[in-house]
Amino acid sequence: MSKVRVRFAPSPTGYLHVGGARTALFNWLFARHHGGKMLLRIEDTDRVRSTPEAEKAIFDGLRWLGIDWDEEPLFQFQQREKHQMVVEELLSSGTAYRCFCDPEVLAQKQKELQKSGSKWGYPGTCRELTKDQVKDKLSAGDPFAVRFRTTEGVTQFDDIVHGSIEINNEEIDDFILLRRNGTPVYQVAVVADDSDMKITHVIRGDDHITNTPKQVLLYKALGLPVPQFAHVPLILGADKKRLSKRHGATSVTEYRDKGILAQTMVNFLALLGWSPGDDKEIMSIDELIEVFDLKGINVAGAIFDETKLEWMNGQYIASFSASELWDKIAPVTQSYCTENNLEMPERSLGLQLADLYGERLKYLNEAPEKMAFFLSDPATRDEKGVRKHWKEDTPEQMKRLLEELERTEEWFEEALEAAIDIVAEEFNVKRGKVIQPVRLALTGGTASPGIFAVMTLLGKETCLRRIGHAIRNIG
RNA sequence: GGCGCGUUCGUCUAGCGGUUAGGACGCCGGCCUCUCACGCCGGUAACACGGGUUCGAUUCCCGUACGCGCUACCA
Repeated sequence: MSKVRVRFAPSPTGYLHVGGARTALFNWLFARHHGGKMLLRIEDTDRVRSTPEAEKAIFDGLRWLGIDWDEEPLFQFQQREKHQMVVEELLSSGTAYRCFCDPEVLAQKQKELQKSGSKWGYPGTCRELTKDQVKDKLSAGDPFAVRFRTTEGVTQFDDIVHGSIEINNEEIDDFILLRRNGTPVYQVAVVADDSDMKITHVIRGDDHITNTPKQVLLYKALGLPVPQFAHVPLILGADKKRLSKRHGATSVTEYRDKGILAQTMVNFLALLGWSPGDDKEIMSIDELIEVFDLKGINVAGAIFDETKLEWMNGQYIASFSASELWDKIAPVTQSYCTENNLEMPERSLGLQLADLYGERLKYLNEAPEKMAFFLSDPATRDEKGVRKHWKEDTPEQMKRLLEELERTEEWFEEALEAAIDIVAEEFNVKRGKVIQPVRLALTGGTASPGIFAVMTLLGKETCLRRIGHAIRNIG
């Protein structure tokens, strides 16, 4: 295969959502797999909707995911003159013609035709104007658009994902190339730019399938080589409708802000609509690059399943070492502490916390809340838990435990275990009966890491204080 | 409406003419256990429908239904 060159071509009209991110990812994986180039093109020809903020958001999203690009991004609007020249070329070769029809009249006709159920198509009014007629209108200053002269026949192209796709040219209207205001239309821009950028493989969303024949027609009319196409299925919302900003098209950075890891996102997105063909699920970026193949792309749309994303994120979090994890959760912990006026834990404590919570987190951002009782005495207590675990004889047991703990000099797990066992034995109950009230006292809740680890990290003074406080305040 | 593309467990998917239709998430049991989480074991659950082709169709072809997409002088 000749040098692979692919491109991701977003319009900067909003953030980078998961659909766009996946398209970018597929392009990137393909390029990296083949040692080719990944290019970026900003399709900013819609001057009204394009914003620099959106542009930045897209760059940020890509960078976060680790999707890098080669060469300088191309800004489509800056290519405008080239696009106009392409139209000129088409005009002089006769594959395009000037259309002097009034767009409003045309729109009116279209409306009528559609209402009556017949097929709409440009009636061809200006298709066969003679040179003189054109010259007259031109010198009269009549405004015009430029249309492509679609001829009879069938347009066919091979899609790597879908196989051969063909469409009867009757279905392709004499589409506009250049608007009355002189600006070239999208179809012209893509073809010209893809050609300029020497794109070998156009990997983009399914929604472009019906545009492709028009583009193929343009490539041929211009005598340009037609690139390979791979139309990837759309990512769907829970309602199976195309993901849009109205429903569920979440920005990738929103996931980042919730505490989804970039590698989770990449791994998950890669598996949405693509499969390596085996049962592998957790795959590193390098592995993905290694095995990625356009042939593995699915044909049907895929629903974005957040539950599985959560699971996968949990898997990655659990695979981290304590120091890796702490590095990831320290920032959120820091802001949590600042917000709540708490002291930020030292790294040494942080590492121990990370160790405790590695297998208990689905999102990075859950960390501060889950670890909150390590940062300050619990302000509230789980009422249901109290009712369930704080019985009449509990205060008595707790008082005994307090005594045992007070005399515990060496504050480490085994010693604490022994202390609790002594009390359990005295009252002839299972150790769990003693532990749950302790957990309530120490953490305010009914779920936490192992109680001995919690006590060890909390330290003697804090444990005694909280248990004492619970005895005095519960029941 | 027209055209295009699609349709395997609830979800993501494997399958590429002969399989007890496999895996993963979820869910439900169980084990582990001081709770939670992890882990482990087990279970639930799918080839949209109808015709062909074939000795044999989830797999190939054609219809139907349904879904999605496109149908702009947006991209």
